[in-house]
Amino acid sequence: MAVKKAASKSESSWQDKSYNPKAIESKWQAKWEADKLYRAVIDESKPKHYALTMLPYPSGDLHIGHWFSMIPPDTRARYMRMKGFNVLFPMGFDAFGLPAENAAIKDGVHPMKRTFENIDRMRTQMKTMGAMFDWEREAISADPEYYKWTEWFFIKLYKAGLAYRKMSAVDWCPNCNTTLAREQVWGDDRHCERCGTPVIKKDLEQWFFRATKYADELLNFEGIDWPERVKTLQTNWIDRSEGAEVNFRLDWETAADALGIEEKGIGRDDAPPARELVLIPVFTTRPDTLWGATFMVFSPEHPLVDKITTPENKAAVQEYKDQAARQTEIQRGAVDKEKTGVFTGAYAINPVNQERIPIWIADYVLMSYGTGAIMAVPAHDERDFAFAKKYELPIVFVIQPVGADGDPPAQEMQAYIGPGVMVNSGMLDGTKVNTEKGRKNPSIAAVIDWLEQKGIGKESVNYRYRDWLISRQRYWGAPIPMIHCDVHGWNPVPENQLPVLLPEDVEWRPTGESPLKLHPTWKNTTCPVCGEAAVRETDTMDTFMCSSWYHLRYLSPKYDKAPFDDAEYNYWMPVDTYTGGIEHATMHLLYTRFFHKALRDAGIVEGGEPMMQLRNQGMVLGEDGDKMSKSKGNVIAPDVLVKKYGADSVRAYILFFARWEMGAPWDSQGIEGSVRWVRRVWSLFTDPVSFAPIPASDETKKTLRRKLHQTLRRVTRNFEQFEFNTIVSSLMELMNEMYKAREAGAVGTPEWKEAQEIYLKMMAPVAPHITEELWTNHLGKPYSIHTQSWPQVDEAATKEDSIELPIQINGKVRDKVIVPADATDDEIKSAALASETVQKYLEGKEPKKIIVANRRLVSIVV
RNA sequence: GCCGAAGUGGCGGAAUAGGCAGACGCGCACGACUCAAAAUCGUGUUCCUUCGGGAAUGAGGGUUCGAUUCCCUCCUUCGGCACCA
Repeated sequence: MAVKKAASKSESSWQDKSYNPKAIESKWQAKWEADKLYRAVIDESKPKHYALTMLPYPSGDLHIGHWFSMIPPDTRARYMRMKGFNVLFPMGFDAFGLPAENAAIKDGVHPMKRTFENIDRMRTQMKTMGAMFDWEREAISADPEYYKWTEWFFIKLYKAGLAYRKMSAVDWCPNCNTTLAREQVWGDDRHCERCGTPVIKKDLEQWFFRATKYADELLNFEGIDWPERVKTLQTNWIDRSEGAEVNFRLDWETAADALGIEEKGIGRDDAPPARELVLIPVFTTRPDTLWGATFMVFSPEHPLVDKITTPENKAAVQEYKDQAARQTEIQRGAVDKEKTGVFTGAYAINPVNQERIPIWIADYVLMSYGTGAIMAVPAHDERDFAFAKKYELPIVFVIQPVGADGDPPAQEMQAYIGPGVMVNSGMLDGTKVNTEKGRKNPSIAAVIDWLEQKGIGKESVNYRYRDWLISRQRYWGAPIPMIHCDVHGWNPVPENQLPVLLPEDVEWRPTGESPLKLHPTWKNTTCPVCGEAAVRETDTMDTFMCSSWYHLRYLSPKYDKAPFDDAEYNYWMPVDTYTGGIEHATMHLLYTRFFHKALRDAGIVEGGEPMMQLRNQGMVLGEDGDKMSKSKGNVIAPDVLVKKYGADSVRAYILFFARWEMGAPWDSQGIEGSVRWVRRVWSLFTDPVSFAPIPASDETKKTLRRKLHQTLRRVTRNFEQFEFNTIVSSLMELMNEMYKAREAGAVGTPEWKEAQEIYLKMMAPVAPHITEELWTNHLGKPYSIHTQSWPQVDEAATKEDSIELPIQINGKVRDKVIVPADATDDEIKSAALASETVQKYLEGKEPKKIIVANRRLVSIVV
C-alpha cells in the first residue's frame, strides 16, 4: 500500500515536468509565513547566532544592490541555522532622512506618508527574495515607538556628560540646508556625502557627542574579527599623534602692550594670575627640535591675534585675516600652494632657551587642530622651512645627521627630517634621535622628561578625530529632546514626556528652512526646572544616531518599557556577524562602536564592542562598468529578473557572478548560466530516466560518493569563509557528476539517494524554494528542508583509491604516474623512475634529487 | 605626498599548506535535434607553433627542486587621508 502510494506520487510528479518558479515560490513563501518558519525566539537549548545586515533607506524601490548585500548573508544565516544555531536575521528601515523631506518640499507629500508607503512597497519586494527575515522583529527608525528611544538615548548621553553644545565653525551643506558631521564631508573638494555639493563653513552653536573621549578605545580592535581595511580606515581617521604640549609665553613687552598688564599694575617679575594670560600652549610631535624654534605661527582665527598685533601691523593682519576667511577650505588646503603669512609685530619667548621669537599668522596653521598655534622649526619641518625661506626668518639646525662630523650641517636647501643626534640644545646635546614616534624615540622621551621636570610642558596626544556633530536643521529626523529656558538654560525633556513627537501640520518652504522652526506653537513648552515658558530645540538628530542602535531595537521592537528587553539582549547580543558596505567605515561603523561604548559607560549595555565579526560586500556596477544611477539609465531592477527567471535563479546568480567582497559590473547574459543550473537540477530530480537502466558499477557509485563528500567539504568551508561564488560552482560541478552517474545507471542506488538528499541540503540556503519543493514533494521528505541539519562529511569517502601524480623534470611537467592512494614516497619514486619518459630525460644518468611533495607531485632534478 | 586594496583567457572568476594555472559559468565556434528559429543536448575554446614543443598569472629581480601564492624594486587601477604641527 505504502509502496504503491509512493510510486503513484512520484509518477504524478513526473507529469508536471516543467519547472514553474513563479508557482513554487509564491506557494512556499506563503506557507513559510503562515508557519512562522523564520520566527526567531529565545531557545536556551541552542547556541545563538545574530546575523545582521545593514538596514536600507526606504528610497522607493529595491535595487539589485540590495539583493547583493542581503542574499549572501541570508544564505549564510540559513547555513548557520542548519548547522544547529538558533539564528536571528532581522530586517528594518533607516527611515529618517533628507530625500523624503526634499521630495515633500517639491510636491507637498508629507515625508511620513511617503516613507511608510515606500516601506510597504520595499517590504513586499523583499518578500519575493525568499529570505529568512524575521518580520515580526522589524524596526523602523521613523516610527515614534522607535524614535522615542533615540531621544531617550540622547538624554542618557547628555546626563553622562557626553552630549554638549558649543559654538564652532561647522560644515554646512548649502544644498541640504543643514550642518554635517566631519565624517559626512568627502573628497578633495570637501563635498556633502549625500548630495555632492561642496560644503561651506558656518559659525553655529550645535550639539555634539564627546566621541573623542573614546578615541584611544576606538583604536583598539582586540577581540573583534573585522577586515584590516576597515580597521585601517578607522585608525587613519582617528589619526593619533604622540608628542608634547609646550607652553611658550608672550614676550613681556608684547604682553604689556597687548594685554594692558602694566596698566593693571602687574609688574614684570610678577607671578600668576597674569602669567596665565600670556601662556601660549603649542602641540608638537617633535619636542626634540624645540631649540630650533625660531618663530611662532598662529592660525588667522586664533583668538589672541587681535590682542597681540601691534598698531603698525594692524592693517596688514586684518587684510590677511579677511582674505583667509574668504578662501574656501579647498583653496586653503591646496598642498602645493605657496605659503603666505604676515608678521603681527608681537614676540614670544621660547621657553627652552629664552630666545625672543617673532609671532606670525599664516593659513597653513589650522585653528581646528592642536591649539591653533605652532612653534616653527624651519630646520626640521618642510612647511616651516618653506615659510622661513620666503620671509627670511632664521633657520637653526638642532639635529645633526648621523655620521656627519663636527660642523653644523650645511643644509640650506631643505629641512632635515631624519635620524641623528641633538645639537645646539643645551644639556641635551648628543641625545640620539631616531625615526620613531613619541616616547619610543629617545630624544623625544628625554625632552618630555626635561619639560615636565621644568614645568614648561608635558607629554600630550592629539587626534584628528573630532566630536560628533549631531544637530541637523531639518524636520525629518528624531527631535533633540532638549528645552531651553532663559533662566535655567538647557535641560532634557523629562523622560515621562517622551517621545517628543514631530508635528504633522507643517509648512514646507522651498528654502529648506526647518518646518520645526517655522511652526507657530510646537516649540513652545515649559521649563522642566521652573515650569515657566521655555522653548524646544528645533534641530533634529543626525540619522546616524538612529542607526547606531537599531541592532538593539530588533531584539524587542514593540517593547515599551525600555529600548530593548533585557532577556532578549542577554540571549542574542552581541551581533555575531555584521555585513554591509565599506563606505560606512568611518561613519556608521565608527559611530555605532562609539555609541556602544558610551552606552556601556552609562550602564545600559555590556561589553566593549557591539559587532564581533564584520564582512563587507563590494558594489554591483552597471553593465557599462559605471556606478548604477537613474540618470545614467544603467539600473538593474531585480523585480524584472524575478519575474523572468524566478527568485531562486536570481539568488544563485547574485552569489555566483562576482566575488562578494569585491563586487563587479552586472552582466545580463551571465544570468543564463545560473538559470540553466537551477533548471538542470530540477530535471535531474524530476525527469523520468529515459534510457534503459543498467546497473551502476561499484566504481560509478564510489566516484559519486567521493565527489559528493568532497563537494560537501568544500561548500561547508566556503560558507564559513563567505566565499559565495564557489559554493554555486561546486554545486554545478557536482550536478554534472550526478548527470554522469545517472547515465551510468546510479538512479535508485543508496549512493544516489544519499547524493540527492545531501545535494538538496547544500543547495537549500542558495535556492530555498526549489529545494523545498523537491525535498518535500519529489523526495517525499518531511517538511521543511530548512529545518534539517547540515550533513556531515564522510572523510573516508573523499579519499581517492589511486592518485595521479605529475612528474616534473627540472621544473617542467613531462609525464604522469598513477599510484595507489596509500603508496609510500619510496614506492612513488620508483614508479616515477620506471616511466619511459623519465628515463629518456635522464639519459642513463642518476638524478641529482627526487622530491615527492605531499604525494601531490614528483619533482626530479637532473 | 602618505596609508590601504587589487592586477590571472574575449568577460566574471577558480586554484587546502609553495606543488598539473585557467575549475565553474558567460561569450564564441562547430555539431545534433528542427522545414526553420528559439530552447535543449554534445564537442571545442589562454597565446604562439615548423606539431617536437615553446611562452604565459601587471613588469623586473630574488628565495626554492618547484612561485598566481613568500621577499625586494617598479608600473597601473581603485579607495581613503592630505599644510594635522
